[in-house]
Amino acid sequence: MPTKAPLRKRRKEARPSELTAAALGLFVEKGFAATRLEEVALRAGVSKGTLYLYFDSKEALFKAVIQEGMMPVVAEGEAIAARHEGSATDLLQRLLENWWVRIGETEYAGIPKLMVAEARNFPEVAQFYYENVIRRGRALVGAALERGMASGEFRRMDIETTIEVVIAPILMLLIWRFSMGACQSNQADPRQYLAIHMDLLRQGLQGSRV
Amino acid sequence: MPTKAPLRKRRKEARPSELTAAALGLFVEKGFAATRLEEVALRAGVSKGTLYLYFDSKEALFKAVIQEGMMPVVAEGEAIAARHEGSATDLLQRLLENWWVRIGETEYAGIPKLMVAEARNFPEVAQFYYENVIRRGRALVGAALERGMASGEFRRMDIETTIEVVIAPILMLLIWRFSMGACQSNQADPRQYLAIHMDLLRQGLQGSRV
DNA sequence: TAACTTACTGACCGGATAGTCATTAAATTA
DNA sequence: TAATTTAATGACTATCCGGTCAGTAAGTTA
Repeated sequence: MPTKAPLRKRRKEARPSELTAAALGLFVEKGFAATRLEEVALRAGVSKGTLYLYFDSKEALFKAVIQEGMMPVVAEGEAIAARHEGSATDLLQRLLENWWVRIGETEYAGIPKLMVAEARNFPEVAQFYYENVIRRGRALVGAALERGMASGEFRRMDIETTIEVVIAPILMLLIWRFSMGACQSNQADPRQYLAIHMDLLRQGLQGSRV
Repeated sequence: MPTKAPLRKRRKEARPSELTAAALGLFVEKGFAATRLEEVALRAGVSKGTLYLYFDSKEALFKAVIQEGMMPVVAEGEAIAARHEGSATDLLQRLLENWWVRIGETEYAGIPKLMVAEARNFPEVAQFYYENVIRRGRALVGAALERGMASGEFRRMDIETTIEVVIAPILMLLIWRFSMGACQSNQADPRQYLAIHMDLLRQGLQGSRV
């Protein structure tokens, strides 16, 4: 007959990523404040005490989740921009596609809404996210816009502000899905949403000489 | 000499709105979950017990705040649309202007972020907000877009999806201000942001025949 | 296989807070 | 002004959860 005793394994290497994975899921489901560390530990198959062996505090765990999930994707976007040679519109399209495939269609999709929801109550984490994700993401879009304006492909507009207008619909799509999304029966198709956004942008940004 | 005894006044009529006003401020500052009812009561100049004379629960107070703050503005937008006679672009511009003056520049500006942050943990309130604010707001924009497409002023696009792309930057502007906004030293100027958004939209939506 | 190291456990502590209720006193009525 | 009604109070309860730490046992070394 099977023993009920919960056999205790020592797996020092695997624990941290198992814990951040469990935390990601719960943070996205319930938010940071509403997630109990006991539940994170349970989902990762360890006790709460073990969690504290690997992370100093709940906030440190949060930071680790952000770091592990988002920063590699930003770096990838930077690589795409660095080796791109086509039009600025194409570059914007590629960056968007990468974002969508690496974030929008994965379990990390919930992080933007998580950050928006918790930023005020955890300013240190917000600052970290801003410096390492948002700032760099905005810089990517800004560089693409500047390239397009320099070549005449786009008309001249204020760069900083245009960056925000370009990014906003993409962020809102994810924020929406993880907040009010449950209220709507028929969710809009993300692919169509992104296509329309790019289409509006293409015509909206278009330089007059084209 | 002045007595320190906190004189107790009976003001049955004034209490509810004073309490919702205090709650609005605190909810926007700290979020729903992180706001203590004791503090709401203190700010309204009463005790916590008094708060429970007027609202059954913390959630009921939340709902009252939403109802009092947002629904009148939606109704006003509906009135604007009903009596509008100019172009569809003009109508969009007017709706945007009304939203900005009645929400964006007031203390209610924090509500969209508040709803996004709390929707998942308070589905009943989220549902209420969706039915009474979002649904009606979207319908307004949808009607303006349809009018423009019917007249040839706008090219034909999927209405539901376009609504979202049109609204997203406006919501993000407020959501940003009340979340990550503190991380950025130089906030973008909202008026310029809205102007660029409308400008991109005007050219992006433009029908080919114009 | 005995001694040792350390990953892991879970009972526990302290502080916080939503909601309750017996009591107090302001206003009203007789 | 005495009796009555009810707005307002604040101490209290029950619960929840982040973080701690003394103890346990898995794995390693000699």
